[in-house]
Amino acid sequence: MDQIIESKGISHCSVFNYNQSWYELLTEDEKLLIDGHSVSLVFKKGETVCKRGAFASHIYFLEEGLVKVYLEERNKNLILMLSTKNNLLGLAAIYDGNNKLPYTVSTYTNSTIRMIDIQIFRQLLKQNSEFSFHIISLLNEKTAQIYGRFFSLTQKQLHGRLADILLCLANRIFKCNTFELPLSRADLGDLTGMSTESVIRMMKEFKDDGLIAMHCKSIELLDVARLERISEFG
Amino acid sequence: MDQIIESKGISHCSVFNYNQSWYELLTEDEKLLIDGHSVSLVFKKGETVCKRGAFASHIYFLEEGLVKVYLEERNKNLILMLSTKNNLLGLAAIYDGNNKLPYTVSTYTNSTIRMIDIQIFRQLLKQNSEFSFHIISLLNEKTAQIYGRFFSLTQKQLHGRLADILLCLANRIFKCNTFELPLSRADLGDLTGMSTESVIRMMKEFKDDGLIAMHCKSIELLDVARLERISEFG
DNA sequence: GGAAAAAACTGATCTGAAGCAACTATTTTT
DNA sequence: AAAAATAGTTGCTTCAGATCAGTTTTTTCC
Repeated sequence: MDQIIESKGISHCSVFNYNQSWYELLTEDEKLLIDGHSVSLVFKKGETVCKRGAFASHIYFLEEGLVKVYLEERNKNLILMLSTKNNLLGLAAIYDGNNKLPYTVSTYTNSTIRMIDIQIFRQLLKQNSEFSFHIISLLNEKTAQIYGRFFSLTQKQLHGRLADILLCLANRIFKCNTFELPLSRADLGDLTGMSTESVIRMMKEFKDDGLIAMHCKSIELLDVARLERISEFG
Repeated sequence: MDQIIESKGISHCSVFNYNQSWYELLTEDEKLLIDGHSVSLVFKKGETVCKRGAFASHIYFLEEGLVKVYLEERNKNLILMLSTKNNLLGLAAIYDGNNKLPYTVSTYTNSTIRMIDIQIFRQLLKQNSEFSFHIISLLNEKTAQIYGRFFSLTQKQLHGRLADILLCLANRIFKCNTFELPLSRADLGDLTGMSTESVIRMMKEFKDDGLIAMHCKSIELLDVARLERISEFG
């Protein structure tokens, strides 16, 4: 599936969903260390998990839920990616000098997040190279996706960007062509770099063209092939 | 310096220039391994070093020169970053499954590039965790910069984006407020996500406003403070 | 050193998409 | 259950910035 998307051009998807577990690469001792230095917390819908610019104290493992990872400045928002369960967040804060968070994370739905002490995490990275190699893989996979979105948002126009995000939601997040959208139109705007009004207009256009069906928050992709063509030609 | 830029908001710079050497983190044996499995090649101005989509066979270490790292599709180009000497390129290709290059690299000036066998590099990452931790730092620093550019290109308008790139060129690449630009106006367009004509118009406007001076390829920043304000308010 | 090609520039036109204002529907609050 | 607040929708207007078509300057290379 990924292969197919990949071969068509620059991937544009905004969600990251890696299955293989980093946890399994740890030794028993190391697992205990993580267990002993982490707590699992429940965040309510709409809560902020961490803020850009703050010192990073934890690595976040999303056990359940749906969150957005984004940049905010003045009234401008840019959603970098969405994340579903089984993802590590906050990895980007790990670097030699200051480890400040480069983005804000907040929840769309009630979410369970395991907060792992960042010092412990760093220590494990420094002592277990299989583990750190795997983290490098993770980071690179995320980066490749960001590149795709970067291209999408800067080089495509509204049709293409909306098609991109709809395909992404169906393929990557909900893994189904029919889904109940927990994001507002304004969030879709932040995700596609367009105004809320344009999101609405474009969605209506897609609906009128028979590409999608929608009733309020529920969306169904009717013509995936055509959406992919729109995504490709921008 | 970086601290100052950081504290003002989302960093927008497009060049990466890490000083601390990854090489020094290797053992003598490992250094020999790298030396024995790499060659240094000279690329002429304008040559392509590697293409997006190709299987990654090497990690590139830019010993001398200036290159662009970019995405191309149809006639649309997006420059992800510029890189000056002492930088590693192609790290993003390292991940577990397929290690295809996610971007194209080509030179602006004659450049000397050490090509390191990627299998050896992977091996070292897997056996030397101090080294791989350092590479994680590098990747994260690059990623933070990409985020800043992502924000700049999607949320700011032409003035802000051009100011961003001019400041970046002066601070990060040439480390001087007067420099001879080896990029064409079209490249500046690919870097700022604007048309060549708009680059020209905007530069003229900056010149008329006394922000910069320019004669052909030579550019001087006259009012850095005001450029920074323009960068900030987009 | 001169022709050809590429890059730089200019002005005029066109359009995609944002912004605004008003209105409706849906939640949330009390 | 009514009131308030938030989210969704629509039509109209405006404008930033692309595109086009043409001219000038600079660079390349026989």
